[in-house]
Amino acid sequence: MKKILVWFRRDLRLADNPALYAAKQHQLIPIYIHAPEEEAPWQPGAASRWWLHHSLAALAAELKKLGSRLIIRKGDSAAALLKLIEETGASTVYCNRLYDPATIKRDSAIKHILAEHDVEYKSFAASLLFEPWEVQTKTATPYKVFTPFWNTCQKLGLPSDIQPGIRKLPSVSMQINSVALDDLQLLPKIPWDKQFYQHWIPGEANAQKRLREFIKQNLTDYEHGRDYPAVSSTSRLSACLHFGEISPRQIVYAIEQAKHAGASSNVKKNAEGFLREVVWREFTHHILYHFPQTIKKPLNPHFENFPWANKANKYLRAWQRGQTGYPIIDAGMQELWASGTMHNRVRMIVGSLLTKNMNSHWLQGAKWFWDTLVDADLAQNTFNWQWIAGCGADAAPYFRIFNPITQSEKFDAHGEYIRRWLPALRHVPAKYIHSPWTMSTAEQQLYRVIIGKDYPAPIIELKTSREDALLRYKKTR
DNA sequence: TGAAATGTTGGGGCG
DNA sequence: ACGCCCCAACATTTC
Repeated sequence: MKKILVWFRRDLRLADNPALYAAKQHQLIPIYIHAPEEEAPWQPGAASRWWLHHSLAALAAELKKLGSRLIIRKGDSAAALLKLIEETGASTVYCNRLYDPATIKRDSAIKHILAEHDVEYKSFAASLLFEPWEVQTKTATPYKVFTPFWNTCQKLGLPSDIQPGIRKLPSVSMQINSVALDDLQLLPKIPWDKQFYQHWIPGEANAQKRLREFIKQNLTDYEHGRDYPAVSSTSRLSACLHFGEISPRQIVYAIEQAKHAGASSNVKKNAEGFLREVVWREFTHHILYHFPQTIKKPLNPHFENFPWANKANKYLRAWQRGQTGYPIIDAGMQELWASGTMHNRVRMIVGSLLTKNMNSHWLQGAKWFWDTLVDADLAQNTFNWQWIAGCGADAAPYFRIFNPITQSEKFDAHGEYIRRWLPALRHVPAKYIHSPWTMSTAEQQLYRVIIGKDYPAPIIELKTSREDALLRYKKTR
């Protein structure tokens, strides 16, 4: 019987966890090593750390239920592994693969170090449906356009085979020390996270519950409903996926089941639409794996010398704080700040305003999202910011500039989402909610919001900033 | 997973 | 009844 260290990273689940499953017949010791600096410059942001703390707590509790124990260490991963090997006499390390540039580099170094110490290192595929190198064009090159990537994935067949759950695990000797979770200092010192508890319950159990609820309540209206931030029929599983509380295979499995059970063409259509979004996630990992430089530079080389106003953009702070004077923008930024997420439709609107109208470098937006989103994921964040800025793979065409007023009227017609996140506007009727500065002084008094005092006037003019953006983009073509 | 400008059509008011 | 204008509504083109 081998003694195996099962090294948890971003696979914080017990079900359908290949590394854990492969080790379960042996003497296994579940470990987590906290070494955020190894992911620099994209080490987890503040909101992600909040999630990570609670997700680790949940994992530790689940392991305990099965008779095991999570050993937490901190500091250099290689050193921590070697020390654990020395302490426990383990001969093997199992883990599930990560695909971003910093961890690929670290893990391959660790693989060599362990080999030098005669320790077996084995990695498994757990967080994607397809390995990034597995999906290829006919000429064996990576895809850069989504639709053909999607077609190929469908031809390959989205995998939905999942491993059965585990009922019992071997106990872990109390001789092995573990750092206390609190000592990782993942939670904020200033209690800005109070509202987070109303919005999220990190951990595997709740990820599964969320998936069931989504399928039951939202799937049949997904294609239409996902565009409306007030009602939102999105799955809200992105953070769970990022931390591996749920596997994409489990999602495909559950969706296929629903498809067969439902059988109506409506369920089929919406199920396919949702799976398409899951495959978008695959696509962003595919792109990051094959083009790791995109964490710094646009994929599209034409943007090498794009005149971004990247130094001290005068609008950036107002954008971050949700004080641009455009309600749909400010509501989104407020939702982000208060809850650690933002509805997908609104992410596109705020991203368009920042990169196009405000001419901010996409990295400025990427950095802010990185620190504030609970679902911050390097592949997704990088891809999506380059997408909206028009400089990435299969990107939004340069002329696609969202008008925050029009978008607001279309997708939050009654202003329900806006009022939820901007209490200053809660008495403003639908007629003015998308552009409150158009109210007369009397109306501002009537609806109890004085523009310029209780809520800002727009800080940027849409028409001219749009025209300026078009000129800049036209030149770079 | 746009928006704005420009073009076309058709109904109604009106001389 | 007819032509003309206006303009909303829709369609197409352009960025």
